[in-house]
Amino acid sequence: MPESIWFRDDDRPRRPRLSRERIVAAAVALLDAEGVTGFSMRALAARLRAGTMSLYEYVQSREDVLDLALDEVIGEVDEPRAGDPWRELLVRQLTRSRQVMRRHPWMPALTATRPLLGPNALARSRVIYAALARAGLHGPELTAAVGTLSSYVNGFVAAENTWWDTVRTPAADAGLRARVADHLNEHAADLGGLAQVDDGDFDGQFRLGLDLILDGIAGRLRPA
Amino acid sequence: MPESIWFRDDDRPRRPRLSRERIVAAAVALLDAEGVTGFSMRALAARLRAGTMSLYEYVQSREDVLDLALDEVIGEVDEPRAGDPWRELLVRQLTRSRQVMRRHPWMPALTATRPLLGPNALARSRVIYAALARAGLHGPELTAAVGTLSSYVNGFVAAENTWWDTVRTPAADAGLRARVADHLNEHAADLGGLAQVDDGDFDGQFRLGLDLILDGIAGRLRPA
DNA sequence: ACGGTTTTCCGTACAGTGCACGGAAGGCAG
DNA sequence: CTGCCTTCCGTGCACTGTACGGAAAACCGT
Repeated sequence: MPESIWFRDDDRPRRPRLSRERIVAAAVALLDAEGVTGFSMRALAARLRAGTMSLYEYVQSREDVLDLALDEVIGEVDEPRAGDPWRELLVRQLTRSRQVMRRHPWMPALTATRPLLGPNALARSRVIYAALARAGLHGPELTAAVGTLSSYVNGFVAAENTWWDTVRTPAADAGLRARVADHLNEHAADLGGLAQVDDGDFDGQFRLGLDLILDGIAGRLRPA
Repeated sequence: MPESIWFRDDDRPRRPRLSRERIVAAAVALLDAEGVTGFSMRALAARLRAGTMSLYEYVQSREDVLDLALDEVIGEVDEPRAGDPWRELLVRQLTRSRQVMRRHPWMPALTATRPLLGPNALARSRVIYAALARAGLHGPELTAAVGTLSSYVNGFVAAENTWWDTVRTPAADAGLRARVADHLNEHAADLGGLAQVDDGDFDGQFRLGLDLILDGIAGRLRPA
């Protein structure tokens, strides 16, 4: 009879071994729950019911954990369907990226300070490169287009998150809200007259900005 | 005879009074010198030859100082020349934004987590809004265009900075550099054949991506 | 089953952080 | 000089990342 995974012969409970994978998974969960400010090695170890220093057997530093957690969730963006035309493929892929970043709102803060060189990040980057290259973009224009698109997604979600976190939070003081209202009303005329302080339609806004960039790219494919 | 600013009657040195302005200026200097990780209230106070807790007479928290420092340097982007055509104005303004962000490489990390609602930030935002409105953009397309442009600048400089800080730094290990090389060489063909690991032409890249977006915007001005 | 080796675990300790509190020092009005 | 108010800041607390060295467990050849 095989020995139990959870109990040894003398019935003392045995916790599952620590591992890089378990640490990264717990880190993602912790970041989702507490945000990047609430993330600490002690809290992470507590979640795993382990001593703090045990983590360092599998991980080099706190920064290392953050790198790994980041690449882990980047992996949630799945592969594109083969055969999609380039524009549809990009819209799909980047929309999915945004969804993932909304699910893990700590991502933009990290991507802003780290190079995205984990395996999953490179894989996603490859997808974008390939799609644009297949569309007919090459050389500096190709790298510029790739950079523009990923910058856009990062920046958009970052702004979107800070909106929810700081302006649309119960703790937001009246002064802050008033300044936002003033700023919006100032451009009320340009915005179509009915600019309320209310939250914008982020989905539509995202798509609009994305189409703006994609239009610019499309214009480079067949030089007038 | 006016009394000295630096010494009082009994020759005991008198330091200039603390003030919000002096604190913010010192904060910017400290951030420039040590980066956001090296920024601490103790170090900031030391720079001002003051006790740590004295700062809190003028400032609410560390976060508050960072907000103030951020808006302070945003103010370094100067007013646009009146009368420029919209596209030229935007290129000028955003290029200047990038220069400022390069001078203060800690900016992208902060803008990714904070709402930009300081007076200087709002003033710059107004400029962009006005230019695009004058160009003929209105409603959701206007806000989308503004968001896209600022996202782009933030994202681009963030990527640019992490490149210099982590890849192009003496401390970068060989493994990291090798991965970057692999990734670049993978797309060597698409990139024009001669993709070396070397640093790209960031100025040109920035301008290329910017033009991409501006092309997209221009296309919305006169619906085909 | 046993001794030895290696891997995994983690308690302690240290230097650092942001900031609450309460008191000292300095400027000013009466 | 007395009171008052602003400015200054020393001390202390709870918390951080992680270096170090030892305990515990797992594995292995005999």
